Amino acid sequence: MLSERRQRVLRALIEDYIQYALPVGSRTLAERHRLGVSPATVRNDLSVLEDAGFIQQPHTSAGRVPTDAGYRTFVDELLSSGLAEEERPHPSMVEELRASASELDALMERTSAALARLTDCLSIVMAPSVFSGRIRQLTLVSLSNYQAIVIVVAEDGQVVNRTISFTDEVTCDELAAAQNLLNRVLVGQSARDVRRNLDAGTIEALRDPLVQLIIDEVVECLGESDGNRAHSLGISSLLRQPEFSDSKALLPVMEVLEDDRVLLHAFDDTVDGDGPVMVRIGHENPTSELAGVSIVACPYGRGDSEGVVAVIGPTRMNYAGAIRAVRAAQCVLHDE
Amino acid sequence: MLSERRQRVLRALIEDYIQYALPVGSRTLAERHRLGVSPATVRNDLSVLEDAGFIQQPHTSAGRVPTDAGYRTFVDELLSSGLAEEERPHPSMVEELRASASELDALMERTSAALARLTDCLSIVMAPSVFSGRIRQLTLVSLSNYQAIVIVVAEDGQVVNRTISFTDEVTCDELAAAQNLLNRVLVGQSARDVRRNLDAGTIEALRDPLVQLIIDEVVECLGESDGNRAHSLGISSLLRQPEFSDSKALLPVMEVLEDDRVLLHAFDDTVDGDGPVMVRIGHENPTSELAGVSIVACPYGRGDSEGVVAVIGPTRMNYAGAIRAVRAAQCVLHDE
DNA sequence: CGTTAGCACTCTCTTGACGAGGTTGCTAAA
DNA sequence: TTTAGCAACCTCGTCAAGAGAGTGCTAACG
Repeated sequence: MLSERRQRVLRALIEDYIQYALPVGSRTLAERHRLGVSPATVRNDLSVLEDAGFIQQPHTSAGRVPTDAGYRTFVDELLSSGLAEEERPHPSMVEELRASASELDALMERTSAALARLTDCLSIVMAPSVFSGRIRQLTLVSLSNYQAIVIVVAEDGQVVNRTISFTDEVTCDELAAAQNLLNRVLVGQSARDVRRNLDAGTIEALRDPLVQLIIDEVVECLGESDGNRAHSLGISSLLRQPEFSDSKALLPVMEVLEDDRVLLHAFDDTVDGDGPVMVRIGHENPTSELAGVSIVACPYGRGDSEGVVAVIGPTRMNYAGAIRAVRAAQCVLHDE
Repeated sequence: MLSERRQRVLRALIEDYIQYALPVGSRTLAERHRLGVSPATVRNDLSVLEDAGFIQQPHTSAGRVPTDAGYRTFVDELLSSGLAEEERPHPSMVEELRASASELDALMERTSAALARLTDCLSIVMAPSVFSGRIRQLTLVSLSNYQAIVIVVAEDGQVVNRTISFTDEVTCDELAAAQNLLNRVLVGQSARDVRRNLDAGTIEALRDPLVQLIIDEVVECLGESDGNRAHSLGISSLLRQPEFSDSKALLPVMEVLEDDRVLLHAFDDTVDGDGPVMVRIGHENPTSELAGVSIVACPYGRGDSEGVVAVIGPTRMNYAGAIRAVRAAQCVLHDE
């Protein structure tokens, strides 16, 4: 266990490094943070902290830099100190978003922009899962005798749609009948429910092949749409960070982010965590491409249809600010 | 006017530079491109080409590099040589997209991915303007007595929606009545028509404040949605290009791209061009932030609701490949 | 007149040397 | 346990020298 002073030294070093992005030496530390001891003493402490794996030297005769483990203790301290409980959104953020439309997409977009600006990180806002939300209404719109659009409105107001092609001719009347039937059968259920019932064979309407086709499309479309509805902003914020001044450092991150499949599952365990805010630091990330960045994420929304709001930045990110900002975004999006 | 050989020299230099991204010297040029003359001769030609402004030296004793003007003649030659007329999409591209869903969004997404991969550039696919497309159907869905969603299906199958808040209570019956009325009045018109009629005061239904509110929202929402429906992929492709190995070079570009307002107008004059494919090279771009990149863009779709497909890359991009790829994307999206 | 060979010149890039600056680890003393 | 002092170490900047690449010029050639 670390002594009180050594914890202070570690915290001071991390705060300094977060601010200046330069290795921190013993003298700087003693002077800038009023530790009340001499640089020599700090040196001894730094040596201990290095042995313990919390910090490291880029090379002999450079100052120290935090390791992932160092950030971890720092963040754990932040989280347990009650920072995460402050429900108050960042004032300027609320200000900015209050002008926002009631539109979910617009709100997500604005929230994402605000997050990116406030944290100087990349932000991601994923819409609540439509798959687990209840269906409020279903509308069929004929495009031709062989094509129609099915529009699903979820309980929370999200709208998803999909074009369906028929192999046989389908009249408007048939379509209208199908719409009525489908609304009777599906409204109030989530796509997850529907699929379960489908598997169990408890939906009698299925005798009609047209209805069956549409239900299949609805379920598939609601499942797919989860990944599509993400807003992301702040690549330019990342580019401004010194750790990404060489774009080789950013390449693996962008490759992951541009691959929807990965993004979709990057936050799968967000909800599983015990605390509401999840922080993954460097190598704690599941994929090696993200080993150089940290992710601060938390779910939002109520019930079983939860969205995710997250920021991604260098491991040297301002964790306190990021956690506060993400919590604030959570509030903003929740109250929507 | 340049002699035949000097044009060949210029073309060879540009092709070489596009391939290797290194300044090209006279010896390399003479050897690699079988010009049939000695390096000394090539040197004379290079000197002339430099005086004419087509190429430049990064410094004395380096090879030459094309200027924007050099690329321009190169591209003009490409365009006039009939390359742009080849309507055949890139075979592998068609292959990739054939597996695609009939969904417009999905198709745009896949097309964008294919473009980015084929050209090693950033690709942007913007949806056809819903604002100028005709309205096929309008649906109102009540969320509560004070909120409803209006869903507009356009003639071409695009779906846009928006949440409306009422100051006074609105019953489901009132909503249904409004929906019927609105469908009678609006179907077959474009949002542009509607706004024109609105200004002219020729819509009698407007006596009803509820209907008026909804129409306003519909027009505004269709206008706004133009900018929102863009798919963009390939930042990682750009990061791999040597000109962006220093991320300072990419920063201004990303700032422009993350600012929707700019993106929205970047292609305003696409349609005005005489040829179907527009190529803007370096400083030809309207904003100085884009002075370091080239844009190859062309419209797609028919009638007055046109989308835009474009790729953005370093001025040293493979123009021939990019033009072919963009044309192919145009076909794919048009035939949808 | 266009083309070619030869040659001096210029510039960048790499390498190695060197000193300045900053940080550490160790030792010994308080 | 803390502190001061000191030698050692490493990076970074500058500087100089040499290699390499490419040019421009001049003179010769067909």
